[in-house]
Amino acid sequence: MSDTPTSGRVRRAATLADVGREAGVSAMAASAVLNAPTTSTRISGETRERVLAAAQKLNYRPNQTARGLADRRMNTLGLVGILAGDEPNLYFLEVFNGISQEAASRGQNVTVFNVGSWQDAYHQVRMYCDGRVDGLILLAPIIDAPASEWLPEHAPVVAVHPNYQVPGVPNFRSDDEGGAFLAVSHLLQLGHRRILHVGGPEGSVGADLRLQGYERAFREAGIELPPDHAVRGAYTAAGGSGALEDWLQLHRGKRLPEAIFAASDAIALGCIERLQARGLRVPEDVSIVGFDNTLYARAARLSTMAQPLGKLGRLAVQALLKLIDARRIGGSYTGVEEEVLPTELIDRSTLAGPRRSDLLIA
Amino acid sequence: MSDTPTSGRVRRAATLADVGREAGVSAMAASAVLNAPTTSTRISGETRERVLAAAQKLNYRPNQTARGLADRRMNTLGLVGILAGDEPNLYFLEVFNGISQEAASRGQNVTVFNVGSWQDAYHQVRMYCDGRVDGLILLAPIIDAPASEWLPEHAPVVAVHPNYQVPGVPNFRSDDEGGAFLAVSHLLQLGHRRILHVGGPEGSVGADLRLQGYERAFREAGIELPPDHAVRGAYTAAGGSGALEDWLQLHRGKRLPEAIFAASDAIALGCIERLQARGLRVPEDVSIVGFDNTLYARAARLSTMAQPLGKLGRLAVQALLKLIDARRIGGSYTGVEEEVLPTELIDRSTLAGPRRSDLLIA
DNA sequence: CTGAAAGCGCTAACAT
DNA sequence: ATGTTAGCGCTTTCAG
Repeated sequence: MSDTPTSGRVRRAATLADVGREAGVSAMAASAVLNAPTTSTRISGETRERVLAAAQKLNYRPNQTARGLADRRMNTLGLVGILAGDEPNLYFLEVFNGISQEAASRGQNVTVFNVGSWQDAYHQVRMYCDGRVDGLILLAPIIDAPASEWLPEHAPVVAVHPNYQVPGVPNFRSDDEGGAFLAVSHLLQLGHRRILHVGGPEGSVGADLRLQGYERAFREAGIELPPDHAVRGAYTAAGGSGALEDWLQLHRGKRLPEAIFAASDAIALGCIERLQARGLRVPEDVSIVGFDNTLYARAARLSTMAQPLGKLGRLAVQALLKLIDARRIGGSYTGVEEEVLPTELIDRSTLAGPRRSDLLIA
Repeated sequence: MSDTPTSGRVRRAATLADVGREAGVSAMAASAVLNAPTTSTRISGETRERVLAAAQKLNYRPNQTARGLADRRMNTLGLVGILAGDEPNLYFLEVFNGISQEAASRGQNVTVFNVGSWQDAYHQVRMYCDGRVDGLILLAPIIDAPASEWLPEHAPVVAVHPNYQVPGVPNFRSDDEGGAFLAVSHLLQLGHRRILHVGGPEGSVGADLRLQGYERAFREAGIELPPDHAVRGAYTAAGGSGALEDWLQLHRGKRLPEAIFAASDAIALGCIERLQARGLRVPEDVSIVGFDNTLYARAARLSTMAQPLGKLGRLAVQALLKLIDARRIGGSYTGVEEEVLPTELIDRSTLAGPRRSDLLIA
């Protein structure tokens, strides 16, 4: 009571030893009562009372760091991803949401390692598995074969929407190709033919797959691909807006596409903004379908391919936890290599049939 | 090389002792070279080489948990908040984004403690400051006076948009009252008089302040408040939609409000969806202004009061770090008690003048 | 039922 | 310049 610092809220935390001393027992007796299930040796009711009282009085809180050191388990999962580049990333939010809820329900916490870019992530990732997390979830990583060398070998890793299937890293993704196929087939069915694909970045397999799905839809419908049918850019509104504008500039004077299949909701939003800036209406002049079904899509009343983002996160956590537990008992469990979830078209208000008359690009 | 487990990716991590053994020096010699800046004692070039080579060969990674135990610093910040209730929370995303970036730029990580509700958060929060984080950021906590009892006393805490000013917990928020005042003044200036406020939940000071700002705008304009001018609900689209519908049911047959001031973008979005479901147009029939300027607002082209969400996060990190550093050197620095940031009207496309003729509530 | 001892991996202080 | 010792707070044998 003698040293009450000015701030009033900063004091050394009580340790098990402190509690033991206060209760007149050993530190480990205290440990025993404060962790009933773990320790086999049982404590008498009387001692137990005293320890509990002491702990209460001293406001004892177990130190997870020490505990973690001792039993090599922090009950913390690491999430590596690009939280936000230029724009806050809704995709991240939704997967993270699933991850966080599943983790919480299993008594795990998640620490977020917000990498700047995947280019140099490996510098950072090797440092992350350093005992403070029990395993890693890679979120939409852009990695390649050499990754298996820099990924930590002493902690399990799983990936959501990885760019490359690293051996030994279970991965969870949705059916990009199939989703794109469905979306474009729907557009085709609506009567559209000049369908522009505003895609995701080069080097992203997800983006590649969506483009492939687009092309297969035409193929299977027996319809010829429109010339110069795809542009690619970042998975952002700015990326979509820029890519579309470039394409329009390039095709000035030609006929306006009747529909756009965007590789993400953010891209779709950028396209809508760009079209509206040019005085064009969606969907009267141009139909648009996005991908992801993030909050973006709901807010913009955007028709889009839904992928089960939260579920992907939950599955990743479940798989990672299995891996962690297996490792603890010395097993060599590797889990599934890959799981791909289906997508589904959510039709809101950016889909319509083609115009009677063609519009020219201004 | 004898024991290559099936999974191939799971092995015990090399320790400093291992590295030392490999290099033929003591563990702490190894420590010395692997942490150049910290240790004063310098190592000869020859030994240094050997240690480095050994570390490389063994793929050594420092164990942060052990390090943290030893010097009582984990370089990770804890973020406590409700990541998502029924709907993913864009407010959270944007503040988190700022927090994460600022933290990363200062070599800190952040672990997210996703509480279910603030009602029982205190059970969890007391466990969080357990050595694995150096301090806590409370995000939009609903707390009250007793909080100072359950908040950790041995780790600094700061809050963003707290519901209550806990002594010793610096807090960062935006000017809710002023922002609401500005928004409603603007509506008034546009000529609207029957302005409905669809507010945030009871028990949230932020929501209270926004209501107060609304009322002050009328007062200062010398205009009488419309009867039954406010409803309150959750800070979500569903909350806004429900609250508005209830109000409309209650006032069936009376004149439709000319404008709505929503306490958040999500609420505004819910209102828009509800109005459109009733065949009403925004802003031709009803003007709407939201609050927050999250991605929601951009996607929905919603006019809204912007608050500097990312900046609030960054400020919180800076303040928390100062507190942590001060505590380390035994200081009793408490920092600012409160900092409130200004808001700003972003006019997109949901604001117009009042209709010529009144509409009745169906 | 309870205490003593050792160790998790690292760092800091003190010897050499 | 390098090694030794001790200890961070907790857990887990192993004795008593």
